[in-house]
Amino acid sequence: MATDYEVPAIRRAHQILETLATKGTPVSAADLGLATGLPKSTLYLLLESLVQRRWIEKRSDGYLIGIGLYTLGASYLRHDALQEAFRHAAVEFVEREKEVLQLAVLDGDEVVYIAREDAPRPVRLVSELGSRLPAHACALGKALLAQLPEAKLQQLLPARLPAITEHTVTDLAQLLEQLREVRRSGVATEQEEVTAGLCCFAAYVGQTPSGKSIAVSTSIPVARLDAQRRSDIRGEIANVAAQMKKAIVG
Amino acid sequence: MATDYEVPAIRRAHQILETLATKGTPVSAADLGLATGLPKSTLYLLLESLVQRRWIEKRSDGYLIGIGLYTLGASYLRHDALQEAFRHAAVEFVEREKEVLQLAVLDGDEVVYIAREDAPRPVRLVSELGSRLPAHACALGKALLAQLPEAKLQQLLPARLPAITEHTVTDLAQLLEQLREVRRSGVATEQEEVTAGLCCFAAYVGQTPSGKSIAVSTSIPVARLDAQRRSDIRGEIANVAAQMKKAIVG
DNA sequence: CGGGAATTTCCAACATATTGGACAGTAAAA
DNA sequence: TTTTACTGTCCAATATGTTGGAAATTCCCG
Repeated sequence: MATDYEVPAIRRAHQILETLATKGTPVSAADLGLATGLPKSTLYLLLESLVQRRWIEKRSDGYLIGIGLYTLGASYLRHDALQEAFRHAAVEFVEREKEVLQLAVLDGDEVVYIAREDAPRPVRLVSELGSRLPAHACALGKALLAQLPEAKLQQLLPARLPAITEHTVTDLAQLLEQLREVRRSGVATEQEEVTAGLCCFAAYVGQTPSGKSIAVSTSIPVARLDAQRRSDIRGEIANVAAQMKKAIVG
Repeated sequence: MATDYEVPAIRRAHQILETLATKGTPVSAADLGLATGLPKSTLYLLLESLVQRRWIEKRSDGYLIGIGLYTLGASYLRHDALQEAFRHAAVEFVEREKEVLQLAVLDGDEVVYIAREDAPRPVRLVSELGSRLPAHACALGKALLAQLPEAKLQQLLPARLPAITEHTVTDLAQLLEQLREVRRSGVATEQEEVTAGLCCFAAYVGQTPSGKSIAVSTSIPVARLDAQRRSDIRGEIANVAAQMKKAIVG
């Protein structure tokens, strides 16, 4: 920890992979050069190495994230038998409410989705597995942030939070107030702060043995919500979280 | 392609990550040293770099694959809108047969699972997402291998294939004969060649725009199968594959 | 509390990875 | 055909990554 030295090749590789992952579509070597600022010679050497490892794949129209990286990354999901515990806890909820249920982990000031149980008629708008969202904007993030001490929050989040939609909370003080409310009620909410027409409810699950901070949430079109159902959902999401908690702590 | 040179840091990082991914549980720095043969100094430098990138995570009892690698790798799933197409094609089958449906891609002589639609009562024995299986042993693998020219197969596979269970086909000639049959019927089968008590049916889907060779399969406990149902399943799996093919080709 | 083993940090000498730029091949546009 | 733009390859100088070993730190059990 004393040194902030980094193996340069790793940094360079990371730049390339991040560019490819963000883009999602094939990226040409020339564009990668522009995006990363790497010299051509270095770039081709690295690309060749990454292709050999299957971390990336080469197509006629550019480079893509490869199956090797997928395989390695997927190992993350096997920690703590989370998938199994989640599915077990989720099935009943989805059955009854016919709405999607998601599992996510906190990474810094972002939330990463790591499991999902789809409803019979999936909502097109929910986030894909592995995708990230700013924690301050979504219900999951609020549920997770609410577990951190305020001091930590102060250093993690800037005073002015980036907006995603016009409803996103952008004022830190206001967010902190919401988090206090989350702590009181045990359930975090968000309405159209990420996606227009979508409302989310989330509850904190706990820390897994391997140290991940996780929470569950559901995303429901506002059109399918009234006061009564909101209240029901809040209760149920808290239940699911409690059930999962029981399953994952040794 | 002229050079088989590799950026050394990438190779070293790969060794570490592969070790962690294979193990699945925290691995100590000392064990990583043993497993990879890397000098202590090098190892710690690399670990530090990987931790900074979130490719790995450090716990009190060792290192684990990190969320950053998961995020990067998950991008692989977004190619070709495969998840969506798969779910769409799978739902009906699962609904009717109450059995699991899986999607996989061929990587060399291995099959990698990339999507799954679970049955209401999930079979505990099916492979997890991101996991690999030798292609020659499973139905998915046979469906995929059957699409390759024999010359390619000869160079891809050794004459004696490794056995997983006592039923695994270990003789290349015998496998090639099976593959011919797969080409004729359009459906590949495997019974207890991977897991005792489990029988699989698979059908080739096609090449995605980004060049992946994919197939779908179902895994069913032999206890739930009779001659009639086997025949039904074969027809349905072929249907699912055909439906997916329609969806993914531009 | 110690003492001994395991873990982690640090550094300078050395080995080697990186890179600019020249060059070649290819495909589509002029 | 020439032009343009992009994709790769190659090489030698040198900037820089790597490593053995010593030292510091942490951990754990008697």
